[in-house]
Amino acid sequence: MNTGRPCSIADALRIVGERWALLAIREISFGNRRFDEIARNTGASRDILTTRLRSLEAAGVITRRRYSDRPPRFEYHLTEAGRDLRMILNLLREWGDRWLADEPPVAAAHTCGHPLDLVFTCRHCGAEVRPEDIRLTVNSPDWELSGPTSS
Amino acid sequence: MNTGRPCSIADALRIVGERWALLAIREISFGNRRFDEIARNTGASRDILTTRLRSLEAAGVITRRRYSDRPPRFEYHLTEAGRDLRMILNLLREWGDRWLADEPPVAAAHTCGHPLDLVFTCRHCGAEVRPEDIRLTVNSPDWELSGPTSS
DNA sequence: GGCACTAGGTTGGATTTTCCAACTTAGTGA
DNA sequence: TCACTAAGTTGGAAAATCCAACCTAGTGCC
Repeated sequence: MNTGRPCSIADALRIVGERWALLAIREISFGNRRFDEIARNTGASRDILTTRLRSLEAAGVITRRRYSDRPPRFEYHLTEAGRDLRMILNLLREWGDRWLADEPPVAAAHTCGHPLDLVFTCRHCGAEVRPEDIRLTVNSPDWELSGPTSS
Repeated sequence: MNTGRPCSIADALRIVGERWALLAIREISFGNRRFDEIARNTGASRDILTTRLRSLEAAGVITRRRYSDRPPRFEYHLTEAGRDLRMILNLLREWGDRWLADEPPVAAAHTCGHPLDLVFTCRHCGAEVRPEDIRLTVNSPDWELSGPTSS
């Protein structure tokens, strides 16, 4: 059995690299924190949703909070790690809007009033960052690369 | 059967919302364009990889190009839509580095020389964009929302 | 008290996917 | 002829998914 190259992308995908996991996170970030809401709005079947929520909780991406003791009722919240996934969801939406949708089902706008159009910039030099401006330096020796090590 | 809310995130995930699909895209973006390289470096089993590559091709994310006629040999390339996914992969790496890795297996740096630290800015107003600065406007009527419609 | 209803799951069973190793096909190079 | 490569394909077992129905503990209504 081959495990692939050591890579944080692969590690991240082991946790959130699945449809229902990310859609559950989307719902929670929308403020729909309860099991039934998440199930209804994602379309995930309830048993699968249970296992996803449990594994996201185990991974530290969400927490399960009791908001009523009698009867016992729970809601799910994003942890800091979970909140840190929201931009990825926004990028997925931008990508879907750009390449898939006939007409985007949801319009996203910046609070400045303009339609959302994200640019990536370097925190240090302030310049726009494009994928080809990113250089990867490998710490482990077993990387196989055909081209220049950018991303 | 419930299909969940109409959403470009869900639409995008139908195409790339799976571990092996995104890891294959990662490899191709690294310049490893051949079947055996992709299989080896992702760890995907060859049959699954075949179905993923076919469906990514059908979705217009990659193309399959013959680079040798005799014997027949192929390589995979990213389309523009595929290249447009690379930032998502970089964000996944940042997320994994931040929340998962004891020590990131790969260091990413901007060509300016500093370690990669991405900021999202609005193309129009130039300000930094945080998830809570994004307002969603729903076109379809069947959205269920508990909180303010941000993302 | 009896009934309907809610939230947050579980359960059973059929169907799909995945995983893995072995095999195939068409060709090259020694 | 023999070994080897690239790009898959195949078979069979194991795991995951999907779906509807069920369960449990409680509330509100009459």
